[in-house]
Amino acid sequence: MVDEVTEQLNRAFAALADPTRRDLVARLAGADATVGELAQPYGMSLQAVSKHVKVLEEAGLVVRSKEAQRRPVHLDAEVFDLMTKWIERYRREAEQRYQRLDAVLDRMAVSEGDTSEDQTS
Amino acid sequence: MVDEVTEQLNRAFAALADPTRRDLVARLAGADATVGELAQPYGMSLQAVSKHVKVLEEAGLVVRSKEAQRRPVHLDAEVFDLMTKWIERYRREAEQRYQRLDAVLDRMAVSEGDTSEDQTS
DNA sequence: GTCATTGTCAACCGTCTGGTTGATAACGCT
DNA sequence: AGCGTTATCAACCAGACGGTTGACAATGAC
Repeated sequence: MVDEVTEQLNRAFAALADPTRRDLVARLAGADATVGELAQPYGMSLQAVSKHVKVLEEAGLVVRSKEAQRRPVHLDAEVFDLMTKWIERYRREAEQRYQRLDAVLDRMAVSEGDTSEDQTS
Repeated sequence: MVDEVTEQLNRAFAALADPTRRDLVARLAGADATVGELAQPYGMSLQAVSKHVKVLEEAGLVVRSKEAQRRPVHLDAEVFDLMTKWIERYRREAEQRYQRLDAVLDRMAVSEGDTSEDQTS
């Protein structure tokens, strides 16, 4: 295995990059639904929606429970955690760095007359 | 315009679906860097990395300031907010619904002796 | 001016993606 | 058993994606 979390994130971000799939997620957040119900509002074949659901499923964002010939689709929020944690981590780092930059600029303002060029960092 | 936020999210999620680009973001969270510096660790041409940076830029995740012939790349955390807000909204909805389901199951457990089959919901 | 450095642009290539249509499977109903 | 409903599978297609190589633009250094 190359890295399970990496592949999970690949699939999850890719899944949510499609607006139709984000809309599916949005609707499934409100209530479970069958593929047929989900397909209703879009000008798109049932097969296309079925494929979208499959992508969401492989990304772990959704589970399908087999119930007769219907397969109600249910949103599984767990992978969302993984995504928000990844995003938040780097957002926070970047913000902290931004604030450190502010501090540096403040210090530079104090020792303003320093025109030597030897700090390459 | 079809919907600016939608397109923004399309680009942002798609950008982060690639592990190389997530790694770029991770490194840029620590410090700004030039395309050349960024390209170092990967077994990949400079042009390929340049393309990745371009994708990140068009997703609004990164800005490039022109400074001589170098173009230091800087992480812009703002779009991250949009993504986390989107994710968190539906995660929360789904969780609330999950808890309502629990409540329903509790009520069903109370009226347990009811063996009539007519509630189809 | 000439040269080295840094990076982008353009064309190409194989693969993945998002859609289509047609056939088929699985189940409930009568 | 036969039919209708629900959904998946398979083949196909156009376009996007991630990489390559080669040419070129822009700037700093000599």
